[in-house]
Amino acid sequence: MKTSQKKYKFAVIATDVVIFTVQENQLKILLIKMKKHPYTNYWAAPGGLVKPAESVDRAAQRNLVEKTGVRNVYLEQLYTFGKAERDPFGRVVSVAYFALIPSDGVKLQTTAEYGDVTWFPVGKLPKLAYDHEEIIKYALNRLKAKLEYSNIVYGLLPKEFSLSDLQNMYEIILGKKFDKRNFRKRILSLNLIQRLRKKRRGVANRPAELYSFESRKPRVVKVL
Amino acid sequence: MKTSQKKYKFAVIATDVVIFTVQENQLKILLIKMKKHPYTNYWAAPGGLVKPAESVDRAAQRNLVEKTGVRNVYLEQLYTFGKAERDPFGRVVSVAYFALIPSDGVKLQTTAEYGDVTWFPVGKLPKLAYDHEEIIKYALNRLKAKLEYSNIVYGLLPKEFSLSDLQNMYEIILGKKFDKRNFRKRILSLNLIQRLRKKRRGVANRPAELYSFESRKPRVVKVL
DNA sequence: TCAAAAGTGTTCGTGCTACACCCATGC
DNA sequence: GCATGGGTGTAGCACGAACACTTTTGA
Repeated sequence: MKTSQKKYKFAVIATDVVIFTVQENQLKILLIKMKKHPYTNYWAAPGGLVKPAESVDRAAQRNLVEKTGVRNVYLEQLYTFGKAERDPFGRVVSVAYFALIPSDGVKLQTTAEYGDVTWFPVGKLPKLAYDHEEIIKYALNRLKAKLEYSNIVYGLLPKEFSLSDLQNMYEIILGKKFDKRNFRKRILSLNLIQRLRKKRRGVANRPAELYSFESRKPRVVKVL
Repeated sequence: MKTSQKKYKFAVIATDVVIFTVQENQLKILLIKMKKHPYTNYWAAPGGLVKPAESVDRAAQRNLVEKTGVRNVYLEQLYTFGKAERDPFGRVVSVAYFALIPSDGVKLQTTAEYGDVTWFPVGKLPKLAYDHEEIIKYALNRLKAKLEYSNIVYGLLPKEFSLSDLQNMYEIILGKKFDKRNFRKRILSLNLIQRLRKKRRGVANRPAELYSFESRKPRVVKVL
């Protein structure tokens, strides 16, 4: 190790990922129960240190895969939290990310298996470790803002979905209702989604037309 | 130094600040000429390592003060650049910030003194070191976006300014013209600025009414 | 009196909002 | 046939866009 490195090496870099999904008409976040004092039985967004040869983005991805087993989901850097005293174990700077997981599950490996990895509705979060309350608030705001001016809802929806499903996502996350006819006109005029000419079967009501996203790449569009 | 720290200590944290100002009807960025190989005579946004007991935000502030002598200017975290190979000298993760300096100068200490610290118009940037081209592009996009939905122009304007000064800022940075009457109506309807009932004297034309910002705190507002 | 920038209203079109009823299916 | 969510059109209004001339000053 070179002197110049030794001289300045004092902060460790970690990533924390705020993982969102929608289940049972609620927006939820995946949290892990901590064991280490002083945060025993506090909960935290999954996180981990960045490895020597690994980019920060890649560390966040790895972190996500290790905790949930999901790949290829929406993942975006959020903000870097760098207060000197944010971690009682030492100087840790956290690069926070947020991830979106489709509401049809993509079967998470760890979810049901361990009691210490659980989805919490954003309205009923437990005691949070570190500055994770701040990080989660930040993530929520970003998510809400991005729904309005981008197409990233695709990250929360399954491949095929109805216009009502889509509208529901917006209503659940933004916490307000929209007029059905106006909402549909808006969305369809943006050319973000395409009709599949397929209907959802097996429901005790008129079957919904199914749609899919033209592209599952992030794009800025004024949606609302 | 504890073992757990030793084990993971491999990346150094730095901050880089993209400093904007408007001079001579051009948007400019402050850059520093580098000496170290392999970037001899390349230019870089001012940066520096984060000290042990210092928050990342504070490091960015310090960095800004040391390079320009200005305090209390608009400073916002931009994004964290964490590719493993971004710095040939070692593993350095950079938390990038951008700063806005009022167009009336706030007399920068270092600007004219050293030939190796210079304002460059964003359209005519020199060879840039590291990934600073990417960082600056990112900063530019953020700045443009934020002009549209926040009041942060205040960071670029002096305490007192005319509506034409304000419109000019928008035109210079966004690179398009606005209709004078519509622009004024828009701005005035937002209640972001107040008339000072004072006019600018000493110009060979009709003197402009002067205004100031109601508040110089960042606020999200749809401006355009 | 001239040059230069400041200041000021109205018209037109369009895009957002509000609103209620019929339809298709499974049970 | 009934309960459940799916699907559809229009009218009014508010807001954004386009547009040209008069005013005030210093030189």
